[in-house]
Amino acid sequence: MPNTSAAPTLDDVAKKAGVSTATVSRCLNTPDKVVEATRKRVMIAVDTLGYTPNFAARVMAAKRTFTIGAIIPTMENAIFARGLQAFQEELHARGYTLLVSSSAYKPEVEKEQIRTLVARGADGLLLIGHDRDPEIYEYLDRQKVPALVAWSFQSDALLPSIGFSNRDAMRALTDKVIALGHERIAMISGIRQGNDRAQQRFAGLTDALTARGFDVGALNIIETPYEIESGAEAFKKLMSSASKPSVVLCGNDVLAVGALRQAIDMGLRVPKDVSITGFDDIELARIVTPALTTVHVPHREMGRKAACEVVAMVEKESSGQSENLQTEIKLRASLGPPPA
Amino acid sequence: MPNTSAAPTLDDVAKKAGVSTATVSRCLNTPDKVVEATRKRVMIAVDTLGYTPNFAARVMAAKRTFTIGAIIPTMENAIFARGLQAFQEELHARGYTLLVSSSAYKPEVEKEQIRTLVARGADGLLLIGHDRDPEIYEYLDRQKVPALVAWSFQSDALLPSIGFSNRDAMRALTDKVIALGHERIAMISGIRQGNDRAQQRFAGLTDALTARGFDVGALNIIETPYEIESGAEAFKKLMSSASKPSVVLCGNDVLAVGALRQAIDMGLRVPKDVSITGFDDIELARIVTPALTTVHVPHREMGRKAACEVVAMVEKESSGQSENLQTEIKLRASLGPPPA
DNA sequence: TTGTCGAGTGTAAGCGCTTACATAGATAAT
DNA sequence: ATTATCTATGTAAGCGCTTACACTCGACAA
Repeated sequence: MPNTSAAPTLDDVAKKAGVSTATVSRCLNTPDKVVEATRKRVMIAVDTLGYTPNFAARVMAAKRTFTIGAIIPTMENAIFARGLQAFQEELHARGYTLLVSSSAYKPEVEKEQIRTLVARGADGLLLIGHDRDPEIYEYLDRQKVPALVAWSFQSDALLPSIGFSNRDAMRALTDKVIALGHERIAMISGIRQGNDRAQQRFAGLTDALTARGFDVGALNIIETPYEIESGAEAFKKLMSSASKPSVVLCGNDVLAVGALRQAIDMGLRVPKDVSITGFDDIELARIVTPALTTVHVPHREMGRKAACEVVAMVEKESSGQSENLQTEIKLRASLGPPPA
Repeated sequence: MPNTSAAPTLDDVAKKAGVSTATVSRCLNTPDKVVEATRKRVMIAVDTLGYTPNFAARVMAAKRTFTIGAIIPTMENAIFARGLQAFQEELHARGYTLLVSSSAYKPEVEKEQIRTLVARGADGLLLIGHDRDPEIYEYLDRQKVPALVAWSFQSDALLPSIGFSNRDAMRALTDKVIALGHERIAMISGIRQGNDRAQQRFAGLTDALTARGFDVGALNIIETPYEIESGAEAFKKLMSSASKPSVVLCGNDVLAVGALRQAIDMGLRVPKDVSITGFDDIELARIVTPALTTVHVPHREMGRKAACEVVAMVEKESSGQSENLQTEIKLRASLGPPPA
């Protein structure tokens, strides 16, 4: 009895066209291996039946999904949105689909997501940052799923990366700050545990400080989640400490915007009374008043290149080419000389 | 020969634990059907082997994907991010995975995305808004894929919806504006074509106007894409028109932020010279100076409830329960009385 | 004529799971 | 003691596709 109520299968098409399932499959995947007349007959059967190949069955048999998985720390703020959008566009142009999930900056969640994506047959993975349980790398290796890291460049890491040096960028920014005459420097950092971007940004700051002979031990630093509210609170705390800073460097724009907001609420003039800087150059940075001095990251370029590289790793079984992209310091109104 | 190089399969686990594949499967899917001792033995085998079930195989055998697809207009700004995050979290808690794609506010793109997601075996779909080609509804019906609408509530629509009344909310906001004494009212709307949220927000505005005896025909309205730049440009145009408005109601916060930015750049004081309002209450609304008067939408609640409902539709084959969530007007500094 | 070859097609073996059904042993009911 | 009833587990049949391999047949060379 022909399959009527459910979705038509390859078999139904084959019967209708009077050929074998193999021929139908070939018509769909490698049309040039089938002679014109047959192909036409098959295509008519496909159309009249309204046949759509079953994705899961195809995946099982072909062992390819044309799917790339990406796990980002969060969708909630715009930090990753632009890069991911570019990543997706490039992937789409190459016939791949993107599967996104977010880990909320939680290593265990990320671990689980990685497993889920691999189980779903992701042909390759995009991960953010290098710092994670080595077990994960073993797992990826065992499963033979190529993975690429973005938003962080590290030449000696286990996984290839398309990113930038968070450390160098932060150091350069700090140098600028110091050059303006600031001496009472504080930082609001993201949680560094399990987050190499945060670690590296902090390291860049201390690099600069050390190079100029500052006492790093005396540095006032608050570690807090990447949220506007947290940034605001941290700023409040910093400004009520004994050695009020003349500048607060923030781990990212989200924290900086929170700090800025709080400064305004406290009646402080930025940058006259206190300077604030961010990192990432998300849209927000230009919207706030005063506009945020920050580090511009080439998000779109990074996303696009990462897509190219992941696909290369999947298709050519290349082990992956790392690339260090250039960041740029965007000097805007939120940074000025220290108060006299 | 045991399977060594490739990823471990159910079979490998079964052999290792000395049970049948059926038992392993049961341990994973219905643990209570397996006796404690056996389950423990199996779980150890799973762990030592680092076994992860193969998604495609599971889908094929079970005819379920445990995947919900969502198509949102855009990832680029934060409008949908929070709701989607909550949606994803709830889905995850219930063992489902979320597949997201964005349509860039283009109906044809959305149509194609829907087909793609269905072909990939999405068990259910989340769509934004009600206004789309009826053909799509027929298709969904034929394929027997349940779909739910969010970000818009309409009791008489073809699809159930978890959302709020864009019309009522906008009307309430407009009432407040009028109550403050504003008479020269303008609007910057998103593109209404194919976007019922935009249509309803506009309708809410005219409702209020009509009720107070305003001449709706004379209303100055500009329709433009939901982007900061567009909002800025539209605002510029409005302020250079003959009848300069005393208040500009924007279709969403993104447009409003653009308008606000432009106002400041033009040297206008908000709300002293002109008032501006938004819609959505995204984070941005509280960050800008002055903070934006806007309509608060319970994004997280909406996302969470939508997830529950979609899952119910999928699992219980319920036809879907609509829910109208309450919005709330957030009065902030950007709205004041008209200039004297 | 015979043999070779290649193009076009068919056959059938999986891919890794779930699950209906079969089976065995234990327990309860008669 | 016997039978009915459960419970825990095993057996094996697919799910819908791809693809290695086998086969057929006409073109062409020897």
